[in-house]
Amino acid sequence: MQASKPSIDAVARLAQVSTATVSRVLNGSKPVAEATRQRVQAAIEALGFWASPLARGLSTGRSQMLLVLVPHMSNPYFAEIVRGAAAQARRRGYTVLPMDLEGVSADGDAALQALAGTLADGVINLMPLAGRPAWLDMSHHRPWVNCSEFNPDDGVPHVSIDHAQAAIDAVQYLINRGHRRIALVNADESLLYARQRRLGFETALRRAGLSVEAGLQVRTAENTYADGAAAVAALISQPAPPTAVLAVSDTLAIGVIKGLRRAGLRVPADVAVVGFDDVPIAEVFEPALTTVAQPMLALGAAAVDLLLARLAGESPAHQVLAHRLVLRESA
Amino acid sequence: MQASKPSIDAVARLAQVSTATVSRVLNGSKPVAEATRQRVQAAIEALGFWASPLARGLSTGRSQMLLVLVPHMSNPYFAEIVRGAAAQARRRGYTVLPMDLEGVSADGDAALQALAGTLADGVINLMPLAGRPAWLDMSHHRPWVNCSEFNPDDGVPHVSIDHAQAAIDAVQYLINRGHRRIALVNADESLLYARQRRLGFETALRRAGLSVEAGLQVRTAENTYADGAAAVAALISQPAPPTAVLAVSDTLAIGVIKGLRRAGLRVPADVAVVGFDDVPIAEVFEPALTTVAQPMLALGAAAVDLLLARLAGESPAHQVLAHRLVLRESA
DNA sequence: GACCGCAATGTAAGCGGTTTCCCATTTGGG
DNA sequence: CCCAAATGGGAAACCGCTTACATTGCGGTC
Repeated sequence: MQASKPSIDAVARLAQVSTATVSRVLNGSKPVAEATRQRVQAAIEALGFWASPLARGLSTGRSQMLLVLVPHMSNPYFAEIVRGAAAQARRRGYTVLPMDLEGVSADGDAALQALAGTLADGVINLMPLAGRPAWLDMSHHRPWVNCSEFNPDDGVPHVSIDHAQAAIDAVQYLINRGHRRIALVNADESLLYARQRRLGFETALRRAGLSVEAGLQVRTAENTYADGAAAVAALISQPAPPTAVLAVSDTLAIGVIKGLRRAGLRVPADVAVVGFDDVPIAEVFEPALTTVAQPMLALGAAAVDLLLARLAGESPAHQVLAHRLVLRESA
Repeated sequence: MQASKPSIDAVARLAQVSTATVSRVLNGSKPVAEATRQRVQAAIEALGFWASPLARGLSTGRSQMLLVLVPHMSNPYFAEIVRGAAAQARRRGYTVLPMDLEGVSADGDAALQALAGTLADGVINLMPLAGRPAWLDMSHHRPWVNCSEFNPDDGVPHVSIDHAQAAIDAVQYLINRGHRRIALVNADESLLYARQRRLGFETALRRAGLSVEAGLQVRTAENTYADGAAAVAALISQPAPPTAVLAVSDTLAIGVIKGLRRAGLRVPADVAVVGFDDVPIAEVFEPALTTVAQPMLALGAAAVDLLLARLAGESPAHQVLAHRLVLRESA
């Protein structure tokens, strides 16, 4: 029952070869005579042997694993990115370790540091950069890339959409539909995407000759339905309330819709709402969300490719993936 | 820039002690004189040293990591369980490695086998047991536990709710509200919970003197909005259509609601709908879902405790957590 | 028939920690 | 004071693999 895991020595002994030979048939690192190979294979199967990733990793210096730093696992936006990354990694012979850093000060987390330090060959960071652990910047860190969030100045490769342009497209659409008073329900502006989307938002307004009013912008503390709903109060108490609102996530958008309804307003008849991301619930919610779709699966996959390129010694460029305005019922 | 990671030898040399001593201050495995400890600590910080989990794991035979086999990472039900497990594991000094097995034949996945085999100290399985990889049953596997899904006969400890009773409670509630024709939108019955909930469903009907009609049961292939919506067709084409439906997940329930609406029926006025799980969207969707809440976070945490108990050599019993019928608008 | 080259395999040195002995000091007790 | 016990710390084996280097055996050359 609790027989200990067979080691490579056991296999070698059974097949009457050296451990070196076993290792060779395992990895095909050097040719092995066909007869020998078969003998070894037979032994491997007889014993149910598989190599320890620990020992192999220690010996080779690479673990074929990629760590993914996830701010919040049950946020479907991140979950989808992780899925995309996992699938792509698997295709390339790697395994992804997603780590939910919710409520963890990444800075002091020893386990995390250790994993990123030697367990993983590289790191894909989805965390807001403000919370980026200091040790990631140490001289002997693993290569890493940013996905979604990034800092344009730090030279770390990243993959993301063009947040500013995405916001422009959304606002442009609302303007085309005749809206003149458009509000922005944004996230905390310590997040780059929040700053960029506000920039896009304001750019689009100006281009249309509309004024930018501080009263029509609200920043939420968290990306939750509740915060989205709460943002509505500030908006409708304005002397001239908005007829449309752009929320920087579908979660916030749904919250906003809830808030508007509670205030007796109809969506989209009284107020149009546009979200961001296009998570699965967006098309099912009623009204179905008009939203700026991000290619989450592709973002995850691209992040993996970028990281593997870095591991291969290349200096890959940033990658900007296309967003897409998905028109549904809410606007 | 690419200075190689400092090893324990470097620390030992700098602090003028042996690696053994460094190891001791690292783990507190043996007392070390205060003066020495400080010298070593200083060296550790000066070098930015941290121990390699690979080397440590190889040496000690334990990695302080727990593998979680996840059927589908972006299903919020699983995501929440993973969150609960991650938080609890962290409290106990462990790290959780969630692995998205979507579209992977776990059976043949070498990486997975290796991870479960030696990288992780134990395995928490959320996968349907029909798809359980054969190697998990090998004589030298790691200890594992099931969470949510389980097989009552295989002797593997598990944590879950009482699915049958949960279904009984839901149906009972509908009966109390005057419903007599109640439908079940179930999952594939290769899943234990699906069988158990059907059992509960039928038990509740019989207890109330109602007949069990095959025409009021439909099994969906996948846990998606689309499949939920598709299930409606079969139901409303019955000679005597149901006035209430119990769906075995919130996802299916929302799909059912969509399907009913498309057919021109109102929820809950024409048909009441009860879901299962109480994922975050349940209370936000309109109508807000009446649903059987599962304590996802607690399930994850309990699974960790169960596994750690096994690792400690105990033989912990199964654990049945409480469900809770959450009354909202859809029924 | 001695010699060379190459293919197949073995030997053993790491990889970076932990841990078991074991030795050298102190310390405390009689 | 002397001896035993306790304490602190070092040497080296070991965890399970990979791989550089060494060795062997064989066919072919001259």
